[in-house]
Amino acid sequence: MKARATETQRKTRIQIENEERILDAALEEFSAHGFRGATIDRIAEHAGMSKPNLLYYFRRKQDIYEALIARLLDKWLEPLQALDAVGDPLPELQSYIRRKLEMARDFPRESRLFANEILQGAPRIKRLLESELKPLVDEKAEILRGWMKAGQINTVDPRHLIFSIWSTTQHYADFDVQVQVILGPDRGAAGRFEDAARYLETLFLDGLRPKDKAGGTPRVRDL
Amino acid sequence: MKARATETQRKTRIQIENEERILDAALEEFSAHGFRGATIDRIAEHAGMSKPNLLYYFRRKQDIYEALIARLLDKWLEPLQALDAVGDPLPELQSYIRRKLEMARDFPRESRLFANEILQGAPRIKRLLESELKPLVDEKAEILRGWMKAGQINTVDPRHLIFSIWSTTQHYADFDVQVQVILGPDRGAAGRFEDAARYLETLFLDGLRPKDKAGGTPRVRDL
DNA sequence: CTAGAGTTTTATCAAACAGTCAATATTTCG
DNA sequence: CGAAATATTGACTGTTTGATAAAACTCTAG
Repeated sequence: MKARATETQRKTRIQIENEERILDAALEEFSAHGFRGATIDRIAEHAGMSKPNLLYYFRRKQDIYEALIARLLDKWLEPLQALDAVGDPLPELQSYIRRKLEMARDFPRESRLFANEILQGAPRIKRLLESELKPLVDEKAEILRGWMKAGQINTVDPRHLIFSIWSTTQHYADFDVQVQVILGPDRGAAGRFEDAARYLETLFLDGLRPKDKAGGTPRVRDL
Repeated sequence: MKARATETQRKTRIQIENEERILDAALEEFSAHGFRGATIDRIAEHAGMSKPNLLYYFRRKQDIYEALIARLLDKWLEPLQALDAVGDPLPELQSYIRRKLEMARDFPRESRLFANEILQGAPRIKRLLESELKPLVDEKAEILRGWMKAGQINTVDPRHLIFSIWSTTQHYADFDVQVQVILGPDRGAAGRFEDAARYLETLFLDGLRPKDKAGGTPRVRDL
């Protein structure tokens, strides 16, 4: 019988192995070229199997992509899920930033996969963003608002705060080539991420205005 | 005679018009799908001309892409170019952030074009990054270091500071779909950018740690 | 007006591409 | 074992894609 996901069918050892290999190869290709830029041929080659054999497990290109997204989204949102109302605000936020940065370091392909998709208008996962991402962000934004009202962190738009954490951390995965060009070869990947962690801690905690200087520069008017 | 860029040939009115239309259409397609995902057919259709006619002006797909990049890079780096050692540090930085945010608002396609290219490993512009972007960043990082030594801004790695300005501002162009899903339809694009500007000002100037609270939370250990 | 430069179109090509099919090989399990 | 279920392959189809050639058309300078 053909491998069908509709019926509650037990998966073969070979099925499990091959789907794993396919999804890993697909992650490689989709994250590097986007949905349209990636080809089934290259995914099959990278997975070490013939194209028809790959299509035996996933009937269409889009099926591979959707399986990938479904498998990775939860993992990707885990750090935000873990943001806890009970903990102390600043350590809790720092912990979130640190986790996101670790994700960028350890799973750059996943980061680029999502970046590619969003960048290209999220045509295939927009619904997922509305049904999964939006409620989660709303929930966590509420926690942040609580902390702001209690005066435990500065009062800002919590959703923009989340955006800035996403963008600054994922930048090190998504724009890695550019980061490397600018930072040069000295200090390996590990060093770069340590430096990034140190910098982001300062930025998010204290910003750039020096603490000591009293007669500081005057505030500039709004946009 | 054929349109050739090698000789210093005066351009026809038609040439100027058509190249303009092609580059605009190409910006649309390349920024939305990346180099491999975009097709000459769609660019030609979007530019309102036949594919062979388009290929009369640009012989190969890559030529269109390179012409686009060349035309846009300077404009894209303009805000950083404008960062001036003479001005007061904090207003100068705020001005830079504001300009970058305005670019993200007014030229989102350009932002996405570069994002797509870097995301996919910058295979076509890596050299350009090394020869143009790197020296510029080095120069401006030196200015930032000067301000830090003078105690006019907090001491951080200036290159990571620049990364964070790039990522937070360009996020509003590159991840626009996601931003819209999370912020919802209320408040138009203009409102979103006002909010972003306000938030980023707070973040970069003061960070999240509240000023008044004395017995603040303890610092969390490094990564 | 007209010759030649410049522009556009029609027709075409080979390669790359997503996806199908029937035949063959392999694994699983009673 | 041996039959059914599962897995793999080669050959193939129709389409899309980047690119070319040559003929036909249009514009412009003299």
